[in-house]
Amino acid sequence: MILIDKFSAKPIYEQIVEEIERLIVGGVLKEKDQLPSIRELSVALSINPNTIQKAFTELDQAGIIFSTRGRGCFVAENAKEKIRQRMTLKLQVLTDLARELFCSGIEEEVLLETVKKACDENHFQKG
Amino acid sequence: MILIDKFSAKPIYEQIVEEIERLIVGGVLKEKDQLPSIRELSVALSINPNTIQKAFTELDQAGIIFSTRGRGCFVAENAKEKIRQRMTLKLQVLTDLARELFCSGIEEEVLLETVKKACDENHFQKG
Amino acid sequence: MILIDKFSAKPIYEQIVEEIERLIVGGVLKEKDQLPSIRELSVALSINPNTIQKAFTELDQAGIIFSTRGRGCFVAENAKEKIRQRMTLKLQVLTDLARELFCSGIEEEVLLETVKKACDENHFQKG
Amino acid sequence: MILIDKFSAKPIYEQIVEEIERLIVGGVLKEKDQLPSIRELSVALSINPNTIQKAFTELDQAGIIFSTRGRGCFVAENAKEKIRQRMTLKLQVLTDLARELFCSGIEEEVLLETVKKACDENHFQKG
DNA sequence: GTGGTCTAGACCACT
DNA sequence: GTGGTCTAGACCACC
Repeated sequence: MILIDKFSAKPIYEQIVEEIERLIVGGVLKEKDQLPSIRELSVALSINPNTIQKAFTELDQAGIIFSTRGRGCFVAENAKEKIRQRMTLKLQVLTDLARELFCSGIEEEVLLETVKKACDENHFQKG
Repeated sequence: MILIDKFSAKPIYEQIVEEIERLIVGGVLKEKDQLPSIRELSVALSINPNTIQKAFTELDQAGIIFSTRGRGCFVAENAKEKIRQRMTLKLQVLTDLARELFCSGIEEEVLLETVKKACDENHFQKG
Repeated sequence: MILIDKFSAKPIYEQIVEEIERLIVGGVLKEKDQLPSIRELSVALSINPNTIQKAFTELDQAGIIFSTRGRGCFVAENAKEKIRQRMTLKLQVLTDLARELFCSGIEEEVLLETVKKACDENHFQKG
Repeated sequence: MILIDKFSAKPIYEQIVEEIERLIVGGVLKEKDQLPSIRELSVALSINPNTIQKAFTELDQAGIIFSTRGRGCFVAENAKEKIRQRMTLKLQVLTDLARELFCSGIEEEVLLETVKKACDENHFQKG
């Protein structure tokens, strides 16, 4: 269910965070569902437990999951809402990137077309 | 002419690269124009010469400027074209970011609107 | 009679300890009264027997209950007094927390008001 | 300037966070001031760099400091305000603790007196 | 020199 | 079994 590219420039722990967010947004993981244990994921993905731990800690601090010692990790109540809030922050990154590209000579139409294509490729995932 | 934000998350050498690209695209620096020397920039911006060097090396490798030992650095002949090529590569980053945001529940319209706004804010800079 | 929040950050065994203390202080459980058996509680609360055991052990060591092999656990003679003693220890925790908040810029009035409100909300429970 | 008790029940990284917050609130560290480097602190406190890193990461995520690779860590612009916000969250902990103590038979007056004493002991630190 | 990521392995508290 | 903290040591990107 969780796919990690160990050679990506994106840190592994960040990929894990995003994969779990994706599973929650996609409805695969629902509120109060228990997540796979850190050790379990660690084995399944052949990734060091500390790295999984780091990802879970970030999700916990963001209020997307909550962890309890001895019991496990669970999807928090307003997880989807929290994820959307975090994403809204990332819109600023999109703004910055678009501005840079535009200022460097890429036409607005090209940018809009690029975004549209990115969305359409994944349209099936949203419904 | 070159503005650097030392507190930005973006690496300084990358900011320098982008600033110079901006000056070339904007026509301030034309083909075969000489760039300010590394020492000069280093003092003017109070930035470590190695950092400037790294930026120049990147521009050189991309074929946007060329360096001649002892005489300095100059804008390459097809600089603008080369810059556009590099930008096209960055479109892939835009694609990835847009896809992630879309998959996490941000509507396509919001994304397009964000890009459009980013472009319009800088419209005057392009003409 | 005993309510446990399995999703609370507070360890379950600690919740059990506090719930039993509450029942004793509130007079529901009187001196020499027999406590429900570990197995019984385990089933009723769907909690691991080891966890109940741990809570009982703690109460036993504090002299609040006493266990007799084969017959069960009973409220000790000076249970209420012992509970008050334990609580006094927790006042140190209150001191530390208050000090930290105060040193970080929260006004003394705000702290006092917070404590007062916490007490008043539960006033009915005390009488 | 930073004091750590390695035998405290409170995690080391959390102590570091609180010590730095204290230095900022106390005015010893001002906005945009550079913090001691991770390795430096690591040596000075004989604590593993990863532990310092964890503390800094938490402060960074909370917007109290910002870290940039190769340059160092700096106090963020609204650091004091951010710290106060975090403290306000901790008032909930105070509420919970006060309620528990009150429900277990500690008189409201004793609680208020305890808080007052904790504040007065540190009064000089605030002015 | 700086911070950031990752691995490996130990130990602890909780269920 | 679960999660949480800490150490040690490696490697990378940036200045």
